[in-house]
Amino acid sequence: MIIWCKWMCSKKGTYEFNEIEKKWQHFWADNKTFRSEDCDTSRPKYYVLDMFPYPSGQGLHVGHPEGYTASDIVARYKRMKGFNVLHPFGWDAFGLPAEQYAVKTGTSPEITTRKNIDNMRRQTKSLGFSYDWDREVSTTDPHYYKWTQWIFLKLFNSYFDETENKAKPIERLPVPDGLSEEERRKYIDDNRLAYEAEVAVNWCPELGTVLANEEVVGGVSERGGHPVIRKPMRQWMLRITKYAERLIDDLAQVDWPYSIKKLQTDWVGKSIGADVDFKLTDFDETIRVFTTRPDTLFGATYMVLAPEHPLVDKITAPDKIHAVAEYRDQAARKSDLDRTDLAKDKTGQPLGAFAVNPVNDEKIPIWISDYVLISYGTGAIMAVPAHDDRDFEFATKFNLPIIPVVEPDDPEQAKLVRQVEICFTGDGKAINSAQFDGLPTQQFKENITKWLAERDQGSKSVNYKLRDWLFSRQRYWGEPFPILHTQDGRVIGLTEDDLPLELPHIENYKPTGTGEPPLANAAGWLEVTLPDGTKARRETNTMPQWAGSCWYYLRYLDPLNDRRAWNPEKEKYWMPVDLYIGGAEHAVLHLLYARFWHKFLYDLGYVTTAEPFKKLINQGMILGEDGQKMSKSRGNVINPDKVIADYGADSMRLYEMFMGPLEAMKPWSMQGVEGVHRFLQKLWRAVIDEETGLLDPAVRDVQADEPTLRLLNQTVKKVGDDIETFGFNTAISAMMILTNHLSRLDVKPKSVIEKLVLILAPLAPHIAEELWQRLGHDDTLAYEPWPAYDEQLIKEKEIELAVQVNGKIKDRIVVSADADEQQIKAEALANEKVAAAIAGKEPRKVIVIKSRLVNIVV
RNA sequence: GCCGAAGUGGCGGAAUUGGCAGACGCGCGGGAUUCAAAAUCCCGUCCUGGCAACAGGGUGAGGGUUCGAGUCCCUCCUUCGGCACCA
Repeated sequence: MIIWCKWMCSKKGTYEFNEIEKKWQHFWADNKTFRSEDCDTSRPKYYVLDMFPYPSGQGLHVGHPEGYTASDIVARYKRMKGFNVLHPFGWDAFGLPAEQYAVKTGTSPEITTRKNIDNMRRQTKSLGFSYDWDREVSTTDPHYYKWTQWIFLKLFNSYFDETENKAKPIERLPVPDGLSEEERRKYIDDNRLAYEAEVAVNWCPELGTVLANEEVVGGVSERGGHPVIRKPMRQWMLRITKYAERLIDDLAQVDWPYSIKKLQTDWVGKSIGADVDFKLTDFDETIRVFTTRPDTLFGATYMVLAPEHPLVDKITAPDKIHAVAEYRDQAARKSDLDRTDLAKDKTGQPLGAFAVNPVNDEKIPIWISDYVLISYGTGAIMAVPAHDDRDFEFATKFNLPIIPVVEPDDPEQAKLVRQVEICFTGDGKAINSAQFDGLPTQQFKENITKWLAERDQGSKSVNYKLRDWLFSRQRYWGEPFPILHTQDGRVIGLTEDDLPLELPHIENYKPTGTGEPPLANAAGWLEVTLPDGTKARRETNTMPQWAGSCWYYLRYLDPLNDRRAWNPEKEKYWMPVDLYIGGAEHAVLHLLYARFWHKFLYDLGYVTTAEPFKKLINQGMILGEDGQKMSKSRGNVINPDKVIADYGADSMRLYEMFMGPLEAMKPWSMQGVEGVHRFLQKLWRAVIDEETGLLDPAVRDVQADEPTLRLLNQTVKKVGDDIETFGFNTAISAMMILTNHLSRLDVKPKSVIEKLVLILAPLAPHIAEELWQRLGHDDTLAYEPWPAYDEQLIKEKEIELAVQVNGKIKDRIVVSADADEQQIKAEALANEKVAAAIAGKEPRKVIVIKSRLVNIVV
């Protein structure tokens, strides 16, 4: 027993990953190994950014390190390639969970947040990422949100110049002459990029706050799944719609996955069409509609207004007033849930009023229905039931006339369209359209738009699905608006000197339930005395969580600057972000908002690039071992702390990269972790004598043999190429192959081992540093040049080719690498098995693909 | 319903982008080492038939283009993600 123990203890050279990892993490921190040098023009720069996390009480889950490891590999690789790398980290720390916890327990969100950040920072550091921790930021830090408020003030103090298609300071807004002071103020306020409006919002009674459209999923809140109703309220809005065109166009400048670009394009939702004016028969009024199909005007048999349309009150016939009022009432009470999930059936009411179709002077009835939205286009449509599914359904239900005006090319379909059997929404040729008959759809659209314009009854028009950004929340734990409401009803912004406007400490975090935010309870904070002695009240809404994450990548450039949000020199040096890695769940929300702010800052000259993120990669979700989404209730959550304790950070990092393609969704496997851990063990034993802890005697300063040298050069090339293309799983597999080869050699050339250690370093940095040191190097390998490979050494001397007869493999031949086609052909035809397969027939064709195969066709 | 991505061994996944399908890892089977086990090392492992050499089949299904298709084209099925009265 004692002897056995002695024997165990004498093995002092085993792979002690826990000790090694701690040692190097301290080394990196103490030496500030990964500090980035601002404005170092002697090296090319590279900015690698992770989507910063919300510091939740659950801590890190295994999904976080996936993206972080990928970006860290690129950061470390680029350093070795001679780049000046900026790789920062921080916390998106405002948010609902800390506030809900505060409501429940009375613990200040500040305390909860600090605790959670400390824990998650510890976890993040335990993975050995090469962040420049001196640049750490938190959105909840007043030194940070001072500048979030500053950007908001810039928005508040800017307007959008339509002719130049860019934002400008509000002082330069041309204000019409002859306005009263009151009117002048209103005009200016109406042009600000941050403005107040009374809007029908998504009110969530359970959460006591409004939500952005994007935060409502299927009629319930995205977080928590609580019911959401529509309610008119005073809210802060940002004019993101002014940037709709640029948000679509500039996607051409960035290297993002096609699917994300598509998602954003669809979200902005550009439609080109025409506005058309319909005169009413009994009133001196016109109804303007937006349509993408002006070519179907002759088929417009009725009109529909949104229930909220302002003209409804005025034009409803006396005998319809009661029914219409009731309908509008019902529509107003409908929640989003009712409108989406349950409203499959069309409803509506006729107003008893009529309009005139401008193309044929037909008198057509006007209805209201909630299938027309007040918030899109003009809130009114012309209905062409023959060529629009929704109008078709409505007309069928209420027995309204259906006139086909577009004939499809397919004769079968054309017949059905003419007989009003089906609704056809595609392109075709015009029918029942007077002098326009026979025109193809596209042509007709142009002609009729011109025709309408000449008669002053319409014009070309573009609409977007994108709405202005609802920017206020009735919460405590968010950035306070730097805004004052005066007694005489003016809204004024604080000056830059007044920033930051800090969140006051309060006792009661509960929303009041009426929509009055918690900050309304902060007595000493709420009231302000202005220089002229009058009183003003602070804005009690706070900003949404997206605010802080809209610009954090800029603050990393200059995180300690107290005089400016960032130094322009540093911005010019570091921007744009070269690589941005994060989850696909932010495809429309965060990425669209951040691009909007960036473009705004670009217009004002604070940043020098039109787009913030050059290349974007989305990491896929990691599922539980059962292939299900990880969740506490399923009990399939993998705790990273435990994985690191059992196998080490290097194994954790390596496994997450080895699982499969970065973008793919893939299930966790503990046995898979063990697999990559065995690989590291094997490498360790190939270099270190486990008995002595010294370099293995087999590792010697000798020239590598040809196969080893070839494999080494192939591996160096492959790992480099794979890192450049984010194929980390195949890079690891290549290093496994080289390690397997080396472990079988009796004498291991030191130079080969060293290069393997260097190319492993970005992926498994701790073991690499340790081996590098034990191989006799004093300094960190973080800035060692990436090994070069020799193209000549990669080439095989002899190549095995498959020989096919009629596409079926019959045998394999080995030829010299420089054999020409004739030689290969002769060799192939001389082969016994090939001869047997040909059976004396004359080859019709012989296809030789060098270094691949030979195919003989008979 | 519309849009997007993807379907390859028992499992995670490779395949120079039209050229030997299944690299690498897991799991499994056999062997070496050991008193025994763990660890490690070696051999095998797509399916079917055969002791074997070998033969045949095989990348969700069906069709097509090609000397040659996991890869390109058409139709369909399944899974995942997004949008969902946006005129």
